[in-house]
Amino acid sequence: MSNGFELPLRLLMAFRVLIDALHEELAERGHPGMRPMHGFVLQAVARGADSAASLGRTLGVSKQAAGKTIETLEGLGYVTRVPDPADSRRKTVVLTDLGVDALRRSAEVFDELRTRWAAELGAGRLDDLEDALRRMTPGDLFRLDVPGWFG
Amino acid sequence: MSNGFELPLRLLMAFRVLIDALHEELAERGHPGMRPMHGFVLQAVARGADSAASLGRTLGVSKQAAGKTIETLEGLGYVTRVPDPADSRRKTVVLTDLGVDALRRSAEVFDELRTRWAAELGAGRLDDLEDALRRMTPGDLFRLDVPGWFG
DNA sequence: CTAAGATAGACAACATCGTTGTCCATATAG
DNA sequence: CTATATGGACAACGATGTTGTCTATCTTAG
Repeated sequence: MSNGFELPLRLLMAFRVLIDALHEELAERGHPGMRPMHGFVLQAVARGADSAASLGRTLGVSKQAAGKTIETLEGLGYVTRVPDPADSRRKTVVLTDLGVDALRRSAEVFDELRTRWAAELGAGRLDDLEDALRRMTPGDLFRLDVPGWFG
Repeated sequence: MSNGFELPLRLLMAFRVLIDALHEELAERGHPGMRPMHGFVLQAVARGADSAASLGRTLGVSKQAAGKTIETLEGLGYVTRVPDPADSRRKTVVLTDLGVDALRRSAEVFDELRTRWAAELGAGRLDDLEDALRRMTPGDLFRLDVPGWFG
């Protein structure tokens, strides 16, 4: 393997390792049906992307795709849609109690996983790793068109 | 944002940053049609996963899915399939000159990108980052069912 | 105030890529 | 030789993305 090829591969694998561990734990803590994407979407909604159109913009997908995702999450009971009194075109996406719980649990598990990594690597080396990644990635974007982007 | 949530997000973003830069460069060096997945598949083929079934096993997808991917890459001119004289069930997947060139260019660009990262972070810190990732990820597996896995 | 344009959301048609199930030809093991 | 395992192809299906179109509603320019 060429030297440069390993870096992206390891980044992807590390991401998968964390996300797989997350969902294994989430399944045992009351959220067996959650997919990797769902957590990201709930995060986006909680951070203000509370309509199909704005969610689409935040995630970098079409509003139709965002709408379908919301529908799925609604079916799973993680969000509901309520009419916006200030703009009757809009339906505001709101996290349900279950949705809030999913986010809380996810944060919980992510913190545990990070602690596990800190124990394995040493806290300083983990901080260095995060610093390095922070330096090499854009500030706040989080595009979520992963399926389409990759394939 | 909770502390632990940032790590997986940065890992994913870093991966995207590298892969997007790769394909921007590849497009300018004679491979405008390549998708992120293609490079991984060509790598797998070059490393010995030279049939639909074995490619499927290597990538962690069904042999049918692997077969479709091979068909796509064949259509793009990156691989051909030749009958295996030793086993008339098999069709060996072989990289074309174009496929070999794509791999060579990819390695080239990845090395350049890694050099860029080393310049930005310092060579030592980049080595540390790779060491840390190597420590936290499994040895050699590389599952490629990203679209289905994520969504 | 009204007319023009922008925006939100729904619906439909389609593409891509994964899945499972089935089938046939061919290898391999008992 | 026969039973089982394997490689590859074909078909049907599901999930998720896309674009295009449509209506309703908001916003802005004149």
